[in-house]
Amino acid sequence: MSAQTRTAAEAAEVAGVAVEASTGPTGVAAGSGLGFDPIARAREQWVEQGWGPAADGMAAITSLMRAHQIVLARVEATLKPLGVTFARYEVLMLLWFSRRGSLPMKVIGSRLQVHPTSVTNAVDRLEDADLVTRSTHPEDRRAMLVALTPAGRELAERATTALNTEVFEQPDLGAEDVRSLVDVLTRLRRGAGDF
Amino acid sequence: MSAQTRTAAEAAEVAGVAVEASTGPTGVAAGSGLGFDPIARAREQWVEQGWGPAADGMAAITSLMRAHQIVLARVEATLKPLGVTFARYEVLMLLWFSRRGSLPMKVIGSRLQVHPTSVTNAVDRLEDADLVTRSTHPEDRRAMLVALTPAGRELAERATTALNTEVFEQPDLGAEDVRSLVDVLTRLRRGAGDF
DNA sequence: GTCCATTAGTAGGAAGTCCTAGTATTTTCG
DNA sequence: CGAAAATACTAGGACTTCCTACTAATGGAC
Repeated sequence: MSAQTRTAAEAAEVAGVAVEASTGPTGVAAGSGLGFDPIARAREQWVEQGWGPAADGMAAITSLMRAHQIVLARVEATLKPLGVTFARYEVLMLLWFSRRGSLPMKVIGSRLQVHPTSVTNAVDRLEDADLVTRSTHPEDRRAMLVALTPAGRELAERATTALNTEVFEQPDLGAEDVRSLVDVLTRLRRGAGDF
Repeated sequence: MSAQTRTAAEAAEVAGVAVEASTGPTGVAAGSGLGFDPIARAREQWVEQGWGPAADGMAAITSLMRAHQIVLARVEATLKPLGVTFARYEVLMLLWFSRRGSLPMKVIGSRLQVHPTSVTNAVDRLEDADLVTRSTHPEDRRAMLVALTPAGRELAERATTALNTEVFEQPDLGAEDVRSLVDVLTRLRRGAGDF
C-alpha cells in the first residue's frame, strides 16, 4: 500500500494521458480515483484490434499481476518493521510447522516452488540474522539441514500475528469473493500441475 | 512453465516430507502429482493453530502469490525467444497504444504503477536494444519522451501475437472461471484504490 | 523579479527471482 | 568393486523491484 498509493497529481497525469491516447468513451470519470479501470480499457483495445479471443485471458492475467503487486506491497509493509521479507517469512513458517523444526534445503525449495539458489539466498540472510542455523544432514552429507533458532521461532510467531491481524483478516473483499478467488486459483494451479 | 515443472523425483521428495511433517490424513495421494494441495494444507494448519479468522485470507493471498508465479513463468517463457521480458513488453504496448507513439517516463510509471526507477531501468534496456528512443519533451525540459522505433513497433506486434496464441487464449481455466477471476480481482483492485 | 518548493528523471544499493556452471557426495550399474 | 550418473548445494551473473539521494527544470509566493 505504501508505495502504491497514488497521489492526486499522479492520478491527474494518468487521466490526462488517457484522454489524449484513448478512443472510447473513457472520459466519464465517475466514482473515485481515475474513474476508469486501465485493465478494462486494455481489454477494449484488445477487442478493437481484433484480438477478441485473447481479450479475456489478457485481462485475467493482467489483473492477476496487478493484484499480486498490491497484495505483496501490503504484506511487505506489514513485515518490514519486523525485519523480514515475505520470502524469508515463508521459510520460517515452513520450519515452524515441521515436526523436527528443521528441513533440508531441497525440501524447502520444493515446498515453496522456488529455485534452489533462491533458497540458498534466503537461508543465507536468515542465518546472518541468527534466525536459523545450517548443519549437514547426518545421513546425507550433501544435504544441509536448516533449523529454527529460538529467535527465529519467536519472530515467526510475531510475524504471523502481524500478518493475520493486519492483512489476512482484512482482505478488502467479501467472504464470498475470498472463497471464490481461492476456488478459481486452485483450479488454475491444478491445471498447471501445481499439485 | 519451464522452471516450474516438477520432476517425479522432486514430487517424491515433497511427498516424503509431507508424510514426515504433517498431522492430517495427507498420504492419500490420489489423482495427479502430489495428490494434496499445499495451500489447503496450510489453511488447515492455520485453523488448528487457532488462527481461523485469518485462514481464508491467508489461503487467498498465498494462492494469489503462487498463481502469479505460475502465470508469470509462462509469459516469460513465451517472450524469451523474442528477447524481451514482460516488464519491457508492457512498456512497448503502452507506447504502441498511444496516439503519438510516445509518452513521458512519468506517464509510463503511472500507468504501470511501478517506481520511476523501474521505468528508467526498462527504458534503458529498450533503448540499448534500439526498440525505443529517448528525447526531451519540447514543452518541459525536465521530462523525457519515450518513442517506439520501427523495430520496437514490430517487436510489440510479434510479442503480442505470441502471447495471445500461446498464453492468453490458453488460460487453463473455463471461460466462466476467467470472467469470475477478473471480476473478483477488479473488486480487490478497486478496494485498494487502484482506480 | 528573485527565491523556494515541487516535479521529472537518474544513480547507486539492497533484495528477490531465475539461469548456468561448478563441487561434493551418494547411488546405480556393469 | 569401481566408474558413471544423479543429486544437493553454492557461486556468479542477469534482471526486476523498491528505496534513498541527487540534479535539472518548472512554477508559485512574496
